[in-house]
Order: sequence, then C-alpha cells, then structure tokens
Amino acid sequence: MPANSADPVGGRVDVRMSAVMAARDDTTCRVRDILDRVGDKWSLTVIAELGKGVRRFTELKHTIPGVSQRMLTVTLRGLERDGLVSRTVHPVVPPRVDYELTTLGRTLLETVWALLDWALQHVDDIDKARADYDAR
Amino acid sequence: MPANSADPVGGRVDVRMSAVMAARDDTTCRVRDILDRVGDKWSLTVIAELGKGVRRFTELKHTIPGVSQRMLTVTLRGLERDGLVSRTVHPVVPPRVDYELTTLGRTLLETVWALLDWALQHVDDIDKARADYDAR
DNA sequence: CAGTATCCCCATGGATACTG
DNA sequence: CAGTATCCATGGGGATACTG
Repeated sequence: MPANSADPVGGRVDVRMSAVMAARDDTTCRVRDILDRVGDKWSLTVIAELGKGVRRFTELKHTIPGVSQRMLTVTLRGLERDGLVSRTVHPVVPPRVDYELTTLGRTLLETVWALLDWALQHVDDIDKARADYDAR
Repeated sequence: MPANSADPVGGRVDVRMSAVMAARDDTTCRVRDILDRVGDKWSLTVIAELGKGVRRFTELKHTIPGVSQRMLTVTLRGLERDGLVSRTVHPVVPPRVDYELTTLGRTLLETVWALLDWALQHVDDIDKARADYDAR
C-alpha cells in the first residue's frame, strides 16, 4: 500500500486529453488501486486462506508458510482498512482474535479464484515460454 | 519479477507436511508466481493496452501515462519472456517494433478484465471503508 | 496469544544520458 | 525509433526483540 498510490500519474496527465483517454486513465488508476491492495506479497494468500473460513492470527501465521509476524499484521490491517476483512477481538485471556472475510471480501474471492484458475491452467505454458526464451 | 521469486518459501517448507498442505503451498506459490508476473507496476496496464490491438513501442509509451522508457522496456521483456506478448522487429530504418498479445496473453486478458470489473464495481465501497477506518 | 517497535537490506523503479 | 547503460531514492518487507 504505497502512500502515493492514490493518484500516481493523474497530476501529470495532459488536461487536453480526450474524454476517451480520461476514461482510460481513470481505468488505469483503478487497476493500480486494486493491484496495490491485492498485488502485494501476502494479501491474496491471506484472502484465499480466509476464503475457507474464520481464522485466528496464529492459525494464519502457521498455515501461510513464510509470512512474518509483522507482515501478517500489516497485511491484515490493510485488508481490514479496505473493508475486505473483519477483525473480532474476544476479551479473554489469553487474547483471541478472529479474522473473517466481509461480504465485500467474499466478492473479491470470486476474482481471486479466477486468477488462481488461470495460474494453475497456464503455469506450465509460462514455464515453457521462459525456458525457451532463456535458451536463446 | 524479483529474481528470487521462483520458490520464495519452498526451501524452508517442512518436508513432513501432508499432501494436502503440499497442494496448498503449491497453490500459494502459483499465486505468487502470477502476482510477480502481473502484479508489478506496469504489466497489467500494458496487457490491457495491448488487449486493444497491436502497438508500437512509442505508442505504448504515449498511451500509458507515467511509464518511463526503462520500465516499459523491462515490462515488455518480462511479458515476452513469459510468452504473454510477442515482439516483432521490422528491419527498416528507422526501426519499427510491434508488440502484440499472444494467444496465452489473450487468455489472461479475460481474467484481467474480471479484476478490472471488480475494481470498478467496488472502488467506492473501498474508499468508504477506508474513510470509515481512518475516521476512527 | 496477538501483537508493537526497531533496525536494516535490497529490489523496484524513476531520471538522465547515450546509441545503432 | 527503440532501445541500453548508469546512478540513485524510496519503501516493501525480513529478522529480531519486547509487551499487554
């Protein structure tokens, strides 16, 4: 979530551009927004895991291999801020915090799965293309 | 395209993990691969632009506001390496190079549009959620 | 258990200059 | 026109230590 991602290029866009171009650039910015939200290192993985159901902090930490405590916290806070994930603190000791996809988050899950499907279907193609390219 | 993204966590994954976990981690890695390919700053924008048809280098440079010459080159090379974009050099002077989505690239376009649709549909929700969160 | 707080590395990517 | 080469600032994110 870069702080400067709200309008990365808009300020420099020529004001004389056509309405069509304006729509295009606007679209570009939307894509950028979504990618900044979802394209960071851990968000999609967390969303996919929460797509299976409610999870506690430590559960996520253990089911997502490689994520650090810090990055899990940062990622969850970002997703919570954007309304994709809800955070429920149970006032018990030891503390218990549940994370869950919101309705909005679940709508993204559909798209995440579409991306995932694409990945699983074409990873071999990409690997082959890379090998071919590197061979040259 | 980080050089170390091929297997970001695999080497540290406990070899005793179950087959289910193996499948899960594999899926995680696939997602990571796709995001590394498509989740960088310019790839999706370039793919979206090439989705409209063949484009020359300078055309891309001018229709994608904010992209530097260097990053456009880097992005196009990456997409070419992964077999998503084809690069055709015409041996004329001044040089002319055409970029185009491959068949594989066009299959990704579908998913890109799905992501774009989601963005356009829910950007207002996200903006509102952010405002609410920041107000607290 | 579920975080914060620090320190710090290094990859991403922008700016600029040069070239076949 | 379509790049390559170089330098350098920013910040994403890992490791570690500490806490209510």
